[in-house]
Amino acid sequence: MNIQILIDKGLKLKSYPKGSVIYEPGEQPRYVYFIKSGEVRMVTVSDEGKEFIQGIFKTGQYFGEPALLIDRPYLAFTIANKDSQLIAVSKEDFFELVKNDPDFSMELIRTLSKRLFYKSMMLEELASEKADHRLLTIINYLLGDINVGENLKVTRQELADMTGLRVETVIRGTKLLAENGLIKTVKGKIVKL
Amino acid sequence: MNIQILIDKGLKLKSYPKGSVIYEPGEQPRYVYFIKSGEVRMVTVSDEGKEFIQGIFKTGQYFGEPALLIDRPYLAFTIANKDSQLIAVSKEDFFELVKNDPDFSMELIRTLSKRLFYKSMMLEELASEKADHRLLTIINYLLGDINVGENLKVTRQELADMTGLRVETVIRGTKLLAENGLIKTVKGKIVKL
DNA sequence: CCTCAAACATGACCTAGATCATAAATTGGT
DNA sequence: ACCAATTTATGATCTAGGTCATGTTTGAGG
Repeated sequence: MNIQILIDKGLKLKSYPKGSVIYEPGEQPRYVYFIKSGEVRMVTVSDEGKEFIQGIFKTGQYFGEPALLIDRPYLAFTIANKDSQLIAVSKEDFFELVKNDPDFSMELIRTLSKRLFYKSMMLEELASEKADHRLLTIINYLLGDINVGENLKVTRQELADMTGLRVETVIRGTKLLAENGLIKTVKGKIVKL
Repeated sequence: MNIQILIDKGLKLKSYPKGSVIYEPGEQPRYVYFIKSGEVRMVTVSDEGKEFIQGIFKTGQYFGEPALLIDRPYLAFTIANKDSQLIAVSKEDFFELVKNDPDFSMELIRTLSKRLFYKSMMLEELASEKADHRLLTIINYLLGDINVGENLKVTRQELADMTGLRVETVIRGTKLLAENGLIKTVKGKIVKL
């Protein structure tokens, strides 16, 4: 899916400064958002205020379709992690896109499958495995996206918010994993090797 | 999607007796399975042998696509909950179906979105909420599928395997929820009201 | 209307991870 | 290079829910 095509079609490009909220739980979905630049995080917040990161979306990706496709209010907040430019594609336009562009619809199916796969994996982890196992699993998952020698640009707090653990537990956990040689860490940063 | 069409196309109908395994984690996906009759459960098993129910699929539904679509080995076991008849649709046939039948591909997109929605909800629960909240959430979710006055045909063990809790905790939890009037239970069975 | 396996129930621990409190190390902006 | 704000670190409790052990109830099949 080429974002330029959407812009050419005359769709509005909206700017969201870092920290601004794109949508909130309970809102009725009306758009699918394509990211021209920047990064957003999708988080649910529990009754007691604890955040859980459902996903992080970057330039070139889109988000917000599942709720729109099944016509249910959003479950999560979506918040700009950095200054971001988004293209809001209306429900009608999006449905048309899916109907008339088999390549896009195939791509969408793959994207949804991939997210489903990730969520299944995380569910199994949260439901059954203990802290360290959980930690090692997301760390390895995240390491998959980067090159050898690079380090994970992710804080302990973010790891906590992705695993349902608390910062202190993540800190103690990563330390332990490093001691056991299961991960390598330089100045606190986790590096791929 | 009409199952009869698949049968007419000459696809083989396979029988799986209750308890038999359709596929296992690690296997390379080659088919999508359409359920002609019966019921299957998809479960992941932790290192310590704890089961987690990823999903339950019934007559008319299909399963196994995500792994196949993104070409990754299965994460879960799929096991017949009852004697079942399944139609195994090969990767090639399935891709063709998606490509050439826009209605089916739209339907698939909706199905994937719905599952994603459920998993997002459960992830938030497992990551952040405590036992009773978790319990109430799946119970209400399951109650959505049945009529007033009917009762949930689900054991405490199954509820445990869906929430990542232990039977004892589920038993104590449902009792508490019933005492507080949040659910109604008759002879142990949870009934919709 | 018995029987026996499966499902529910309940009490007594025990531990992983949450909480709380406090401080050291990094990082980024000027 | 300096300072404030994040982020990481560590120790001392506390507790929800797991674990173990031992009943009691339910309901399906003969």
